[in-house]
Amino acid sequence: MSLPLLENLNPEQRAAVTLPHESALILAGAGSGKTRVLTTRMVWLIQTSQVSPLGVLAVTFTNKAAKEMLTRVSAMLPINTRGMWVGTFHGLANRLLRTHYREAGLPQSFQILDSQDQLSAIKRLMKSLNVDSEKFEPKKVQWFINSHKEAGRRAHDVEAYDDYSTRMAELYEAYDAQCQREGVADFPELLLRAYELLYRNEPLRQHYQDRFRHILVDEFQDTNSLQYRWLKLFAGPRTAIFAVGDDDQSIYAFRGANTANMAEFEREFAHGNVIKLEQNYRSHGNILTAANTLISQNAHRLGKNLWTAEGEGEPIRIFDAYSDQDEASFVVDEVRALNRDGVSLSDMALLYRSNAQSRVLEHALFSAGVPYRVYGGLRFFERQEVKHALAYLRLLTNPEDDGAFLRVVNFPTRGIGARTLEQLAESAARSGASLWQAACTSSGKMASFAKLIEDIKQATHGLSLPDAIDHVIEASGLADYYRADKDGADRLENLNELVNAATLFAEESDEGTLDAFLAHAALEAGEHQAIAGHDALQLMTVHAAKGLEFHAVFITGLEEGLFPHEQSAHEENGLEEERRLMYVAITRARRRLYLSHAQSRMLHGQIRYGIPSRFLAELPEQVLLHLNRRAEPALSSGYGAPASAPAPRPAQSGNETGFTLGQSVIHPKFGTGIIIDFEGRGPDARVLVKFRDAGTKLLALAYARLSPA
DNA sequence: GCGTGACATTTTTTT
DNA sequence: AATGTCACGC
Repeated sequence: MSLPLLENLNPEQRAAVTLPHESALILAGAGSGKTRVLTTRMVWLIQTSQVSPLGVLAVTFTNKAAKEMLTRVSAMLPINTRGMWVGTFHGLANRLLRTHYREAGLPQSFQILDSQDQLSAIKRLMKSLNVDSEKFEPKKVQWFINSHKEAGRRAHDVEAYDDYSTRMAELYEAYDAQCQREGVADFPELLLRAYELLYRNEPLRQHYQDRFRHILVDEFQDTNSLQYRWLKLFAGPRTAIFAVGDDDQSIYAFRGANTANMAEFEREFAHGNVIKLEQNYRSHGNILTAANTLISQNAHRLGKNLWTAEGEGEPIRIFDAYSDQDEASFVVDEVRALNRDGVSLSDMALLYRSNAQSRVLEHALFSAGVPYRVYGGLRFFERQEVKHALAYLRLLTNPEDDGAFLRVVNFPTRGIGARTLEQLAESAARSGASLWQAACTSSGKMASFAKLIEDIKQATHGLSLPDAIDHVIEASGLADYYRADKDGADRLENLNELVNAATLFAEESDEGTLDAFLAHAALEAGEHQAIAGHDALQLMTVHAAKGLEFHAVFITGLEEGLFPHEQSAHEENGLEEERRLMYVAITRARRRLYLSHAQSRMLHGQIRYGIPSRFLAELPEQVLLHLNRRAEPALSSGYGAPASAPAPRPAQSGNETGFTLGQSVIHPKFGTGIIIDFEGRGPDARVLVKFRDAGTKLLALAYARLSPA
């Protein structure tokens, strides 16, 4: 069996690709050729006629990964990939529900709510039910609903144990009723609906189970409980599931990803049929040593150790900065030096834990004239002007959509205010009709709005998708509104871009319908920042860096409370997730890795003093190079640890409190503890102390009787 | 209906 | 610091 396809694969990769028709778990470490194995497996199955292209179901986590897979497959195989079921969980669920909308109990042109839309739907519902949004925060309600849906529970399945949860469950029920009435579905609803559809409809289930002989899952560690159950439902007795994942790279537990799925899958399906891909083709030895050492301190692992055939390479450079600005200028200098040595800017990444950290870095880069690109922030289809335009379109195709109605009824302003809308809502509720229906039988300004929409509907009938959208933008008054606005130029351009996006969509997809385009807009929010442009340094959060690789990587802000994030201390296994995050960050680097931390940092408008992240201490000293290991900072106060003291180091000096970070203290009431942070100055100075028994407390130094231990 | 100022809030992110 | 949310007054 010497297919050219299988050349250049290592033995483990080859074994994974050519596995017989049975379920298996592939533990694929960072940089071990995961995507390659997945796509080659798919091609191999088809090429050796073990399955037809339509008998394969391949699920990924992001649209990008799905696209990548299709591109690679069609590069290896001369087949039309269009009819193949390759996509994200949500994309495939959408496909299933569109095909069987009647059986699923949905209108043909049901609309998809993104998280924003969902939140405003919840707020609207709570308002109509007169629920106190102080007592029940809409965000929490959203979280409640989504996490139950993601666990496969409907409102009546929720076990309420007190008044609060009873009320939450009632809201969940009412929310679902509202969505049903309006013909809309939120993200988790897509999955749950699709799941219920197959669960209840045996012929349909049989059909799909017979059809899909092979299911391939990417990033399996990121699946939540519902997604796993979804896979199990699609898998018939003769279906093999090929799941690829890396438990060490699970960084989405905070949104429901369940790593336990991997162990469960091994038990339920793979039966010990596990292949580990541990050879790393990306990084030099020292970088892998650091990553391996760090991650080995996590208790809950399936176990895996990366190795490389490459040499040790360079040591990992540690920089100890006085301040965030000092850190930024260090990065600027190093980036320039590397660039001079021939490393292109786009092959370097500047990573941070949270988006707020980018500003100081951007400022320094900008001043120094280093081109950079920031990933993150608002995405194309999430921009307000685009959402407005989409809401008009939604209303055209689904008049029951009250959310869309409310979004545009008075934008641009047409003199329809809260009072008028209240009356409309009342009359709609009385007759059990949608706001749109009620508006059609109104008079005055509301009637002219109804007429406007009706006219647009007439005028766009028969137009191509981009022409229709263009018409909507003009006729709705959106274009005029932004033309009149002095800051509206960008927004106008984005509306133009929306028409372009529609043109592209109509060309690429097989069905250029408005419904399909709206689903596309909801499911694929678009690039974070479209301009691919010139050679530029890449700035992004560690989360956003997953799956990418760079010649040189800077990981900044390695301070306690920032990375690991302080929030993680309050979550179950939060620290382990942070450590995995750090692991992901380290393994992005091919050749050179910089780790930096700052002793002081501007955070939320205040200067905060931080101590170096524990993750730095968890790295093996022999692979590190301290660029500026200083003698202890000059301690003007005369307090603090002796100069030779190892960690915890006093991370700041002379802050007039008489205490240092990491110092042990005694409080008459709370007992012994350690100072972990300072806040404020002078008479307002406060310290954050982590007590051995009494938890963490913020104490005002002027009052607390704190003494050194 | 709309603009203004007070007020809180502040992880990570996809779909 | 920066941004969003909300109540209030015109």
